[in-house]
Amino acid sequence: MPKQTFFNLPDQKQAVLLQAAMNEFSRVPLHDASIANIIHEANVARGSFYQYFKDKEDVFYYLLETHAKQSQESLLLYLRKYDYDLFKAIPNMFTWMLEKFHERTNRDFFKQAFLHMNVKVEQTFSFRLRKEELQREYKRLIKGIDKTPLNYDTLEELHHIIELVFSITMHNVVHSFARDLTIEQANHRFNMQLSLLKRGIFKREHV
Amino acid sequence: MPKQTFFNLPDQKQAVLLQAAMNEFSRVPLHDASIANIIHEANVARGSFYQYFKDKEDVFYYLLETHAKQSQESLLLYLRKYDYDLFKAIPNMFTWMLEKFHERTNRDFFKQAFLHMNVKVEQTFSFRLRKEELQREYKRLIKGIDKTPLNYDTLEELHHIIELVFSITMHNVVHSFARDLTIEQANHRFNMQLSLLKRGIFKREHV
DNA sequence: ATTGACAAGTGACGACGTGTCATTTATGAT
DNA sequence: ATCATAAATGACACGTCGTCACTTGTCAAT
Repeated sequence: MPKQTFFNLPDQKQAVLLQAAMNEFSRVPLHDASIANIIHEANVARGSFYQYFKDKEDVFYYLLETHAKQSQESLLLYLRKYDYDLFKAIPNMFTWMLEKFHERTNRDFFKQAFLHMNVKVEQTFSFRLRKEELQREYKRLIKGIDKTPLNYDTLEELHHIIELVFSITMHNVVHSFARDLTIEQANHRFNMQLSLLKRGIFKREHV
Repeated sequence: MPKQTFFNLPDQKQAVLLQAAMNEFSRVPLHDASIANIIHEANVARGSFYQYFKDKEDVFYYLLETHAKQSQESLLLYLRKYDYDLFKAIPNMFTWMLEKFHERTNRDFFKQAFLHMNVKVEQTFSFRLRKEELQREYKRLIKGIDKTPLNYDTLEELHHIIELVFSITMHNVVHSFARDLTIEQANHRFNMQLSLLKRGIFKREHV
């Protein structure tokens, strides 16, 4: 999280800083990004950068979290729209994410982020976080969704169902960048995998 | 891939170099690893390192590939043992990997590798590679496995089934490190997710 | 045993990157 | 107008990377 000093800045200057960071993170992966480039483009001194952020990870994950939150909100939106049917909401969220991530201004940033994804990046995008705030979100999700179509016995199995769905979703987002898929191709893949998951990959008599 | 110069070295010296690299990569993630530490421990000059390897990524992925190949071989082994039943072989491979990755001498190395995993690390461990050699392996796998229990119509669906299985496998390996699970806990999680995938997460009448 | 050609080994060096800190400048309350 | 506090600054110490001109080792041919 950026320091208070950053949030005290006039909005205009905040925006310039974030845009400069975004540009740099769009150019190269996080570890190769250079603070020198960011401060040069934003026209601030090196020392100032460290007044605002702990380091480059700080501003990177701040940018990422902003987008992650929007993705989660889009899920909640679609859930409400489709009577809490998770499997109607999820493909809609997936498309929403793809469209957002592939926008001209975002594309390279997300490409760098996802192709050099690590556990922390993944968790930023997932509901499964230790932070109490998101734990609450997760519990609300579990409580809210329509469970009638789901095939599970224990609560533990339900958790695993959710985890499977989200992990397949993220995997497909990453894949869309790794293989440079069009939104249509990515949707096709994702829906196929989701329907395989729904109906099961084993014939009835073999389970 | 290391340069020929490296392979011309006496085995002893190769081993010392690789061990030094392994130690450094066990200490910190790839990007923070320092060549200085490696050459210091291995007692070679800086210039020598660059005679042997293109850069630190070179030696890192060489180490990783060595282990990845062994994992793939263990899968083939179990396939043969269980009459090419993929779903008997896969959980065995999973346990085999866990045991190997959690060995004292390997644990930290794999932890760093998996917690800072990117697409390249993942692909190193997956059959889905562009390299012809492994494409061949993948085709042999597709051809070899017993498909009688599997519930699919098109070849495309079969590919997705395989992809789902491998992606869930890798996800669980990473998870075992991210959450510091015991081998038993990780096996439990994995088997549960696999059986959910097999039988499907939707009730029959809702698919 | 000597030569000579090629392969391997070396470490100093330039370029660049990070995070800090003493100092300067701005701000806002009294 | 004064002063305390917050913000801004850029030079600096330290570390890392990859290169290159040079030295050392190896081995086949004479």
